[in-house]
Amino acid sequence: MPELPEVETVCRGLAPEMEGAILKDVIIREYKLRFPIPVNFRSRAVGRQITNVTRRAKYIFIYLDDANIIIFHLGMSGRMSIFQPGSKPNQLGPHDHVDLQTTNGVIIRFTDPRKFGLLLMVKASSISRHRLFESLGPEPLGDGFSSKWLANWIKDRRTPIKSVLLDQKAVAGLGNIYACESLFRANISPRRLAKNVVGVKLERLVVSIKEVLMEAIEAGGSTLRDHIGPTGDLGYFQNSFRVYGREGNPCFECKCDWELIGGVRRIKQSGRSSYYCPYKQR
DNA sequence: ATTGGTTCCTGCTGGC
DNA sequence: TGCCAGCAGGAACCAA
Repeated sequence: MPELPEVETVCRGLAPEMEGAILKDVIIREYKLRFPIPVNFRSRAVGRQITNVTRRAKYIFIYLDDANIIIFHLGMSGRMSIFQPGSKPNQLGPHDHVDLQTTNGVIIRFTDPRKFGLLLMVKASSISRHRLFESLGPEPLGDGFSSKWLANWIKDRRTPIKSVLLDQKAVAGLGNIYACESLFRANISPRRLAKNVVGVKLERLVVSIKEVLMEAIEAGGSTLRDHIGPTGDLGYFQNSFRVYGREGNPCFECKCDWELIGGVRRIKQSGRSSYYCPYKQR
């Protein structure tokens, strides 16, 4: 599930439950996630007050009152669930790896079948030097991500533009779905070499990325497979996909000749599926 | 220095 | 109906 809009939705769900709360306990049932969780994680977290919950790229940052940050990444299959005091948590599943319990009686549960997710604790002051964050690109919804920035980044790059959009150093938080959807809106083929995306096309791409992400956040993210948000709400942006997962279906926008074009096409680029309309996107 | 391929793990799906 | 290969929203790592 989780690209930027989904992680943003998760953060917005977690913030009202967590901000100001004190961690009463941390239960870790699986220490082997993408990186091993240090054995002293629990003792460092318990008793700390949470000051705020924010997002950076696809990471969830939970700030503590001792200037440390608990960081979650949901990987491909990670989920957060909130259990209110008095409500019975679901029967423990095999992939319910971590519980954060607050003194208010709220339980925040991290579940991740594929274990591609991660849980870290990092000093706030050393974030900018941490290897996971030091070369992270600008937030796509911030002023730092502009046509000027992207133009400079892709200048001379001979890789397909689609690959650039998935590169977290170029722009932080896009994933496969929103990269495909952004290129569709901007009428750019995912196969076009990055250095050849210039001028109006480049401007339109930057705008499209910002628009598609904002609309997706507005919709509460996308719900694929069985994913639900932390509050149990379903995102519904998947209903707005124009190309993602629509191989062989007609393009919604262009009047291309069905016999010749055959609708939305799927290709493999560096191991990932790209969906596009070969008539509209050049 | 870029760039593309592989890998971690489990679950679901589509084709036979 | 059942089995299993292939594929999945991420990203670090490695080799060329």
